[in-house]
Amino acid sequence: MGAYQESAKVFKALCDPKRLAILEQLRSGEKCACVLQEPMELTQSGLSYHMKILCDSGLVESWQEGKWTHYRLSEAGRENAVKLLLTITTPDVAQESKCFSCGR
Amino acid sequence: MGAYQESAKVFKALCDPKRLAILEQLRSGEKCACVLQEPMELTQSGLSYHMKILCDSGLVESWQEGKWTHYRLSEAGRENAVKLLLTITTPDVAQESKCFSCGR
DNA sequence: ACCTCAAATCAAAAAGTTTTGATATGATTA
DNA sequence: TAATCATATCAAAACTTTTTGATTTGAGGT
Repeated sequence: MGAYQESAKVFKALCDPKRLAILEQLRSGEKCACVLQEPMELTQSGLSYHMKILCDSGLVESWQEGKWTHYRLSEAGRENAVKLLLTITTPDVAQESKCFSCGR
Repeated sequence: MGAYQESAKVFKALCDPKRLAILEQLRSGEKCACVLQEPMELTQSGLSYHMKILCDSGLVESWQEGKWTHYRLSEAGRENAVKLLLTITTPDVAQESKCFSCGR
């Protein structure tokens, strides 16, 4: 089940309402942490926790500028996520097989 | 935060290793519950729990035939999920804005 | 009608995730 | 170098999800 853990990581990033709200903010452009935190019901350490998950998923990238951390949506991360989503949800005609219980 | 709950539902379906393993089985074609259960470390009620989540997400559809329930990947569900994923992870040029903390 | 089988539901326990507040780290400023 | 600011890390509490075993429902078969 190990390989699925890795795929699950990308989607785990997407299944928390607060992380979705953070992504929504990043859609309008790069933001630094303090700005992301402000409009949300989130403490500083709470934001940091969620940003780590988003960055680890590859969907968000960050860079440092002095003491600020800036975050933005990653194009590569998005493409990877879409590819993964299509892979795991599209029938694989090559290895089609009958249900051997009911024969369909 | 309510609207995000609904989006989160699709991705929640994808962030459990057992559900990913179930989807993997469905890629090779429609299956009935008893067949899905067999190769996995999953009790009957455990499978039922996960199938409900997958069906509720729209990624999987089911139909009854006598006492068997059959499951298969849903094309509409996949398309909806990809669309949603793209929406939430693609920058929205129309409402671009500067980070008012650092001016970028 | 009764029996059997497949799947769904339920409640409690177990496991996992998120939040919180406190403390640590690392960069800048005085 | 000490003071301050932004962010990260940590451990414990709060909350959520998953697993488990028992029971229920609903469709056939006898």
